Amino acid sequence: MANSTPKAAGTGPGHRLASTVPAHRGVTMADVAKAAGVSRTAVSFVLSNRENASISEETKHRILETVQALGYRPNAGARALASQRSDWYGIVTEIVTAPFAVDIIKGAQDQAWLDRRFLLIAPSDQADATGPNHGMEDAAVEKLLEQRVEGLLYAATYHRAVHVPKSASEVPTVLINCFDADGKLPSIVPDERAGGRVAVERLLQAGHSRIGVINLDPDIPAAVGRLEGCREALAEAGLELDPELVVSGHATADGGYEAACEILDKYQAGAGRPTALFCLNDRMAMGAYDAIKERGLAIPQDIAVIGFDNQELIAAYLRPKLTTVALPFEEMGALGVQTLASLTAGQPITAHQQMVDCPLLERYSV
Amino acid sequence: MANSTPKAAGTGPGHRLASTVPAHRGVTMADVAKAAGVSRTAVSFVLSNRENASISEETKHRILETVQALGYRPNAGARALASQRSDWYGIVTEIVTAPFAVDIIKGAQDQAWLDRRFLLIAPSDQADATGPNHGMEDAAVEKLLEQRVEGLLYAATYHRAVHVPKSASEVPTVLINCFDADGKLPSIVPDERAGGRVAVERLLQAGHSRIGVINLDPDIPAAVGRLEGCREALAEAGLELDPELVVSGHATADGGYEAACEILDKYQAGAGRPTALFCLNDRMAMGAYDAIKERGLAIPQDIAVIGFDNQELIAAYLRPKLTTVALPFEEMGALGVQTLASLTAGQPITAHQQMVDCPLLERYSV
DNA sequence: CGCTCGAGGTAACGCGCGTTAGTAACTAGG
DNA sequence: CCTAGTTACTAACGCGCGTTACCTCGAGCG
Repeated sequence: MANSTPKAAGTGPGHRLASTVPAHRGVTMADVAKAAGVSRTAVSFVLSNRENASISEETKHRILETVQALGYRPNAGARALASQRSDWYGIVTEIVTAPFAVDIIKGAQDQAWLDRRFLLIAPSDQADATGPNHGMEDAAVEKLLEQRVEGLLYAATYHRAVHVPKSASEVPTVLINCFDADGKLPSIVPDERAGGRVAVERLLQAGHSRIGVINLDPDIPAAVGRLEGCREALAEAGLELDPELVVSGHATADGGYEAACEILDKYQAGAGRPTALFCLNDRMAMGAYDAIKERGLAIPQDIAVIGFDNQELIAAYLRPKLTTVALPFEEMGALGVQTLASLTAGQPITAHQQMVDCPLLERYSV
Repeated sequence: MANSTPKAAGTGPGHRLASTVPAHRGVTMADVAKAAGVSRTAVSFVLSNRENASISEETKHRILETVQALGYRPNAGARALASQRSDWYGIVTEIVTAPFAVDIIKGAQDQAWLDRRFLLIAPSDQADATGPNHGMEDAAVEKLLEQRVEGLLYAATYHRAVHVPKSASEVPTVLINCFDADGKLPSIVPDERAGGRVAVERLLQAGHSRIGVINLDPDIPAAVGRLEGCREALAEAGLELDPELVVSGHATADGGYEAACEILDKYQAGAGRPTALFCLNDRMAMGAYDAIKERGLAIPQDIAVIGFDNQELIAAYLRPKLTTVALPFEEMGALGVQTLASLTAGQPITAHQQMVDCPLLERYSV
């Protein structure tokens, strides 16, 4: 045979924990070939379903049976090495456990699975008390590149501008729920404006014309977009947003509570008090619920509430369940993978920045 | 000083042809060797820091500089192929996006990162309406084995017995937050009993002696353990659990609301009505809050509430914030990886089933 | 009868790396 | 001068696979 020294491992096995190797270890294509009485090439051809290779039906059948019998399992690493393609994408995201990142990952994961690709998930920063830990983020990208990922996804937990490690540029990269300050990389973001619009349209449709807004930090993209959409919807109905009715608060339940108190206590019922509250996120809506209930008011009879984000644990468990606008995390994740697939295939992408719709989720608070 | 790569040298500045092929593509150890005027073996020895290999300090230095200059990055796949170890663990878990699974993944991820290992995450079943999709689960394990993971983690979203795909046995496997019916595989589960105990001890310590319990489905391990712990704590205080005060409900906010109503309306204040509620999960506590508030009672002044699970979005945002017992998901994930590391290293593991403490999280509802 | 052609394969190279078994030069000891 | 023992390396094999170039054999054809 070609291997003039098949016993090269003369030192013998067992130098390191070889004892515990699973029985399966070592069923290779060569084993299959020998057992089936054909060449390794033939096995490879059959398994990769080559068109122009001529293998008789009978041989093919025999090979496939042998594969089954021996329990052969291809070695993805070896295949990647030989074929120069890994079928892996990497995704790096701050704090893997953040409630939102998860849904992005899920969307991406599922889409990748459909495309028969693997998603390597790397934590970026650990969110030390000191703030983002960019050293770790760079290391994560580095590690992913060592795995020879064919593309990178970079996801943020809230919509904002980010700074992407520069080694990421060595491979196609798509940003999800964020965009890079330089505007170089393709990105996928929620259509905040349309989301704000649909929320307020819903309130208008329910007959509300005086709407209070519990705002986020006014500088972040989410607040800017949602508020803009809100204004648009009002404008179309011939209304204007009363600045008196817009209160910013800390993006928590407590912040929402305080903001709601401020709005509610500013006016008497019927004398300018809003009949609906648009809370720019669900956590604040949660606090607003308390403020409203404390005042003996009923949702939605006395005051309607609409949220944003669709944080399941909140929106679906508040009483009454919260009508809210959902952030399309899974869709963005899936679209990210699709975009990456186009890029790695060398196809042009449709748009530099893709916006994904934020659907309204009707529940019972309007 | 660690960031000593400002030059990105070699290719020269502004020479980025990033548009087509990543410039990096194809810098191999052989390239480094040639550029440094040494053999590939020498490079390998230096990079893997071999003890017994003798390379002069000067040569070593030159090699390392060349590595930097060329931007060499090891190819993890090739390394795995040659060294027969991948440094990968696989984790399969139902519904990656489930709020709990995430924390397990995070714990495992972080620990794996510390151990310089990679975690390949595979979705198991898609939770179709038809129930668990075991076909997909098997496929996931299969895919992971193709990647030659050295070990498998199998995580469930809630503590229960599971059925593990049999191909998983080809490689060391550790179960997290679940256990296999056959009792063959090592597992890591929360110590529900101790958790129930600590919760009730806290209530007793606050002076409550008549405690209502909002129970889960009485058959699941969580309910069994937590209730047992509850009884133990009461017994130590010379008390007994009044069966009248134990009400099972659906594991949702609505279920908790109804159960709380039942308990609260059964007695008059002071005439047997409990002064504290032990809710076996936070979602039900959320419903209980509403029931209590509806009756004009204050938490914790009139009625103390303690939960279980520490679902951040609920417990930390309820008003008042909920005192609860945390499920140690991250710890279990980390411990899973550690256990796996022992197993793959051939070391014996300490115990077949490891129980992890559920710490009490003091907030303001007791 | 000589030639081509296609069907049904196989030998052999290389992917990038870890690793073992050398080799060459230069002491140190006898 | 001869051997043994360093130090500083290098040649070459094999990991499991994709892939290209070849090879053999029988049928068809002018």
